[in-house]
Amino acid sequence: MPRLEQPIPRGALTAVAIDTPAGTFVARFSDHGLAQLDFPGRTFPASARASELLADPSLPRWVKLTKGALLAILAGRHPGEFPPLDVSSGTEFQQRVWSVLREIPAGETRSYGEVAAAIHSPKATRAVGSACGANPIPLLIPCHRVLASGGKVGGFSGGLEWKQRLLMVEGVIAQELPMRAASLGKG
DNA sequence: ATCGTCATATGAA
DNA sequence: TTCATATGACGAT
Repeated sequence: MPRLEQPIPRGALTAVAIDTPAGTFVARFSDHGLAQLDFPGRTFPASARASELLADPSLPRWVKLTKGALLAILAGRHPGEFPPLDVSSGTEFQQRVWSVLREIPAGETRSYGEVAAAIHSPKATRAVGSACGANPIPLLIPCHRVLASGGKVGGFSGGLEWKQRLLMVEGVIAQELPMRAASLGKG
């Protein structure tokens, strides 16, 4: 299949700050939907302004949906309606991986190997890890539900604390940084 | 249990 | 082509 070497050029994104009990996230929207979500504590853009919000009538709704989904996921509740997700920045392979991630329900996990098998590239486990790391919309695209084999937590671009926190909220792991075993059923 | 090493897919430079 | 990865399997300790 054709290899997509360069991301598809897109117009400028509109950044919007979203406050949650876990901190202020920054969501960036394209014409097609939510394109990027940044964890709190990153460089805060000066572009989250009301005038931009008013520029596109679909934005306020997307922001509301994004915030609602975010708050629900952080609280371990079932998220309601998602905004449209614009994953056009990813290569075809990455988008296949991300679409698999979106089908993992809260409270469940997959291994990198299982995700690789799901996209019919059973040997691409390592590439799946890279694709997870390239996920532009964490939380809504639940890359945190992909663990290494044997219940090991594995890595996380946004910081392992976040991965752990999310897995705890979803009842997958119990407490502190096991860093390796998710100590579930077999104690 | 922990570590080192090798195998392998994908993507960026 | 070379290098870097959020892996996985295996063997040595």
